[in-house]
Parts: sequence; C-alpha cells; structure tokens
Amino acid sequence: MAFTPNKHFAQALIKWYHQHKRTLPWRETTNPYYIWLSEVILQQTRVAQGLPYYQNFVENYPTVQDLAAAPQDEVLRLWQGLGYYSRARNMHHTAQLVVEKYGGQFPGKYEELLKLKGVGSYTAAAIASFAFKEQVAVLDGNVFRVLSRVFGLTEDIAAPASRKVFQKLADELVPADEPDTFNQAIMEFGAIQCTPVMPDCLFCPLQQSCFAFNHGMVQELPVKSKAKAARPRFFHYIVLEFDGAYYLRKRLEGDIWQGLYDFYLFESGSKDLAYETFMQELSGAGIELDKTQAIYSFKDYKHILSHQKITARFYHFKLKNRLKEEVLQESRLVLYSPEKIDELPKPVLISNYLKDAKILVHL
DNA sequence: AAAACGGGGCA
DNA sequence: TGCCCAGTTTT
Repeated sequence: MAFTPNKHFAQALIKWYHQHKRTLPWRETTNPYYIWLSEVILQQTRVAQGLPYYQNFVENYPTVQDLAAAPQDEVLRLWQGLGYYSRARNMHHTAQLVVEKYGGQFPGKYEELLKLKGVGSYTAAAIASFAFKEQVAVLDGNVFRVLSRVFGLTEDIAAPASRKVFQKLADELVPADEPDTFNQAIMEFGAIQCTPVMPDCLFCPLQQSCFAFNHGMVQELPVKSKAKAARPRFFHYIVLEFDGAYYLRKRLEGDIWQGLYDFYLFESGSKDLAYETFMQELSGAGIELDKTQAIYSFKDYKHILSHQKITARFYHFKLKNRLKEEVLQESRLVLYSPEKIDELPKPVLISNYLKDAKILVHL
C-alpha cells in the first residue's frame, strides 16, 4: 500500500523524528537570527562540518547587530574553510540591512524573507516555518530524495523544471499545526535514515509504503543527471618574501574566492611554463628578480572545486628590496607579517601552502 | 535553463 | 583516487 499525499506520511515522519532526532543548537531556539545563521551556514554544508562554524559565529556575534557591525575581513575569516564565500558576504550584507531597514527584527513572512540577499526559497521556508510557524514546505536535497523514493517521483532533481513537481507535493504534505516539526523531520529523515548511499531500508518505518522499496528502485531514485566535468585551471603563485614578511592581495570580484587574500597570481594553459614566459609575466608586473635569486621552494598543489580542477604551483622568492610604490599600486600587493597573515581570510589552498611552507605554524 | 560558486567525507 | 553532496545568484 502506497502513501497518498495525506496526513499519515507527516504523522509517521514526525513520530520517527521524535525518536531519532539529533540535538542541535539551532533546534533549541525560535530566534530568527540564530535560525537564519544556521541555515545559511548549512547551505551546501553537512551538519558535522557546519556545527563548529555556527558555534563560532554565535559566540563572536550574539546578535544581528554584532554581525552587522563586524568588518568584512573578520566575517570572512570566521567563514574560512566553509567555501562558497558569497554566502558570508551576502549574510553580512543582510545583517546590515536587517539592522538598518528592519530595526534589527527579521521579517516574519516567507515572501518578505525571500527578498533578503542570500535567502532563497529553501532558507526563507526554513526561517518562516521554524521561527514563525508559517505553513511552507522546505525543499532541500534531503526532501528531494525522500519524496522521490517514497512517492516514486522520477523527475530529474538536477533540472530546475522538476522543482514544481516536488514543491507541489511537499506543500500538500506539510501540516498546518506543526510545519516546523514536519520540515525538520523530513530533512532529518533524509540525513539519517533515507541516506543517498546505503539507506537503512531494513529498519525504515516507511518501508511498506515506500514506492522505491516496493519496486526495487531505491538505488535508482532520485534520478539525477550528471554534472559536467570540472574545468582544469593552472595557477602560478609568486610568493614574495621580504624580511620575513609576505606580499598578499585581496581578491576582486569576477572569479572564485572574492574578498579572500592570496599571493600574486597568474594563470596559464598548462602546468609547466617556459622560463621566458615566467620572467615576462613578472617583469610585466614590475617585479624585478635578481638573476642570482634562487627559487627557494617550488611546490605543486591540486585543489578540487565542484566546477574547477586547479593545479597550483607556488614559487617562493626572497626579495632583497621592498617592491616599489608603483608596483604595489598596480598589483595591489601589500606586505604582511605572518601574524597578520594568520588573521586574513584565505582560501584553503593558500592556508595549506602557508602551513606546509612553515610560514604559518598552526591552522 | 544552465553555469558559477568551495570544501569535506567516504568507499 | 574518484565519486557524492546541493542552495542561491548570475548569465
């Protein structure tokens, strides 16, 4: 007997939730600020990875006013390692908007929440239901998977057009009396019981009613088209050291890692570079290297992003003189001591290099 | 509608 | 080492 979109599904799920739910700090509050914080952090991020970041943010910024007043570098530094750094920038921006335009109070309705930067349909539904008990269904990867399997939805979850089908079903399922518990329950169920790989069907309370289980399609659902191959990129980082300090610069918009700090960088079509090409690039930037200056270290790193496969080569030079003022202006490089570098927000790739090169001891 | 955007976990 | 996870914004 298959489930129909009625109350029984919600009841079974909520019962399971009360027995199996994990105790998480953002489930102990109805404060929209904390719920928003947790949901932004949890976008694209597993609970185990996001939890320490959440605790760190709550400690450093107990109120939305605290977050709004913080310098961007500090916010990005706390975010360092979580990835998708636009989330942190948007979050910071939204905190300032909430303070300035909403008097420090988050809007209480789904449609209003949706207008905030960094708050899409998922996060708006999460905040609206968790903090304000609005009857709106969340739709995240867990929900897609659970609904696909239990109800036998075969639409490609990677296709934007499929969203309508899942949203309609989810909206029919979310109960008016406890939309918050239902939303928590279906996501928790997807995270713990109805997992992507090796779901625990043997001890699943929905087993008898599950379309995928009854049709032997648990492995096949949800249907998801494959992502295209990551673009290969070749980075050449020039690590310029002067008197124990290093030249870094803040990354601009238009590429990955906006707002984070890295070394002088140029890119090429391949890993290896002709000596002339290398020297031309440097002299083009006004960086003069004495012929007697050896490359102190030469390290290759692979750094895999979802859509890019970066091969990074770090060339370490010790300068005999500071870079000239014109060069600094043009390249936007700034000399930082290791202590200062420690405080700057950096891509994990850069942190890894800093650690391996023993420029930064901890991390 | 498709692409861009990080990083971590697990087999 | 290779594969998987996935919400929001931008193109």
